[in-house]
Parts: sequence; C-alpha cells; structure tokens
Amino acid sequence: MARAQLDSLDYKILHTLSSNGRKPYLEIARECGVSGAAIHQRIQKLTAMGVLKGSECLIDAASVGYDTCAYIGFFLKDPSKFDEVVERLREIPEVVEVHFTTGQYDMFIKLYARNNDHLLHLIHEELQALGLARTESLISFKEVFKRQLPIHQRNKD
Amino acid sequence: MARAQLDSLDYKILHTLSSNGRKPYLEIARECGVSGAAIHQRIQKLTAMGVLKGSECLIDAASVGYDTCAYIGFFLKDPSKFDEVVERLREIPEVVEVHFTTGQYDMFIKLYARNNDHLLHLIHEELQALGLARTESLISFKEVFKRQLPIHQRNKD
DNA sequence: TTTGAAACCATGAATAG
DNA sequence: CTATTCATGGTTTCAAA
Repeated sequence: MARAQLDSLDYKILHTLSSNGRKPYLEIARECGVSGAAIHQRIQKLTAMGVLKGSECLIDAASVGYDTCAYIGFFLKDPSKFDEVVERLREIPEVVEVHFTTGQYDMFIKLYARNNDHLLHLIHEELQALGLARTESLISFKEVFKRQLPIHQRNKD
Repeated sequence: MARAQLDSLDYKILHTLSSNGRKPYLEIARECGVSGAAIHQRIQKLTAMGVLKGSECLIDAASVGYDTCAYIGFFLKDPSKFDEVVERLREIPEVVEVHFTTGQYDMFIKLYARNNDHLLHLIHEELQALGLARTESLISFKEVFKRQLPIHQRNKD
C-alpha cells in the first residue's frame, strides 16, 4: 500500500483512535470541532482506503497464560517453499508475526508460548517440521513497553 | 503479572474483543446469552485486574508514511544504565517495542522509519548516542501477517 | 446477574456549502 | 466532494434488587 493522501483531520482521527480504539465518534468530533457525521464519514473513507484496518483490545499476555515471548529467525532448506511455509505458520496460533527480512535470515517470526517447555515444543515439533535451517531464538524475558506507530498531525515528505 | 483466574465468559469476551475492539457490549451479550450489564461489569473487572489494557485501532504503516520496519538488537557499553536507556528510548516515538532478552543481546527493539535514510538517521543519531555496543539490525521488507495472541475458551494448565 | 431508565451514541438520508 | 442537521434505533452506564 502506498502513501495515502490524508489531511490533518484524518491524522487527528487516527492519532486519537490509535490510543483509544473505543473512543466515541461524537467525542472525537467535539475535540476536532466538526460534526459527528463528519467523523463517521472519514472513518468509513479511511477504512475503505485500507488505512484503518479495524481495532483490537490489548490483553496482558501473562494473565491469559502466555509467559514466554520469543523471536525466531531462520533460513529455509528449500527457499522455493516460502509461500507454503507462510501458510503453515498461519495455522500455528502462537505465531503472531511473520516477516520477510533482509540479511541475516530469510524469515523472522514472533510467537508466544505458555512457558519454556511449550516454546521448546513449538520449535521442535511445529517449526522444525517446516524445513528450517539455522534457527536462532531470542527470548524476551521482559517486554518493557509496546505502543503504536507515531501518528503526527502533519507528516513531512 | 501472574496468571489470572478467568472463567469461560471472560475468555469469550477477550476473544471477541481481540478481533473487534469496537464490538458493542450488547452484541457480545447476545452471543454469550447474558445481559449487557454483565458484559459491562466483566469488562470493568478485567480492566481493573490489568488483564484488559485498553484498545487501539490498526493503522496501515505505509499509508501514514512508514515504509521501513526494523528490529535492532544491541549490547550496552555500560550495562548499569539499563533504566536510563529505556527512558531515552521511550522518548523516540519511532521505537514501538523494547524487550530485555536472554542470550544474544541485552536489549531488542522494534521500530518504524519513513524510509531507509530515516532508519539510518535513527540508528546513527538517536540510538548510537545511548551508548550501544555491537548493534545488529534486521530489516523487514514485508510484514506477511500480524495478529493477536491466541485466546481460547479454556486454556489448559 | 438481572432489569429498567436516562443519557448518550451510531448511522444514514437529505440537504447545503 | 465534503460537512451539516436531523431522526431513528441501538448502546452504555448505573442503581437497585
């Protein structure tokens, strides 16, 4: 997706919703000095353009039983199987991000596991079966912070 | 945060909101066969417990001018300055995640940049000034997918 | 957990700038 | 093409039980 042509009201809406996905449109409208219907129409436009891709709640991982977060980089034994590997990664619910990267690895993923045993299980039973070579894991023992992209009123070109 | 004691209604609520942060409470209530007030009270409880930590909208990074996503691992020259470094990373808006990790690095961060030049600027001007040794960058040229933690009705112990 | 009531909000149509 | 007003029905929220 290319850079979208957005004005300052669009940015204000995105900035607002990025920190509170449930903020009422009317409240945003009051903060921006426009009508509620205007916000509603902008949000429909941003969604249709693919700039806004839904909303989700933030859940504390440890509270729901995921104590381990890890990043794993790897090369594939058979690089022609990229797409197939992606599809199989999609079926492993613990895998929450998949990137194609430059340099050090072919692919780089983020996953959550219940504990270290579960992580080992995921790596040995689920991931190795996909045909990986040279796997490297990086275990996060503390996520110090996590936040959204910076959305400015006016982004410079 | 330790594992919370949650029942299946709590999990159903989290699962529902994790894919649609704006779903009306009454609609969730109908799907779960309880009153709207019950959902409202559960969400207040989950929020007070720290299980639910707000909600945010999903924004397409490229549409708002961020074409480059990178992960950077590094060691600190002076490991006693962890906390100070975290505070300074917090002031760099492009840095969206900070982890303390085992093994390969002291710290591991995720950031977004407008383009490769901007990434280079961030690394050389902003990050190096924090006192880093042995930095390694990993540039994602495609985020194949990104999704939420798996939330099941019933998580096994 | 439920009900019920008041306040509030989302949504779309029609209209005006 | 985008914003506004307005009407309708749905939603949030709180107190009381």
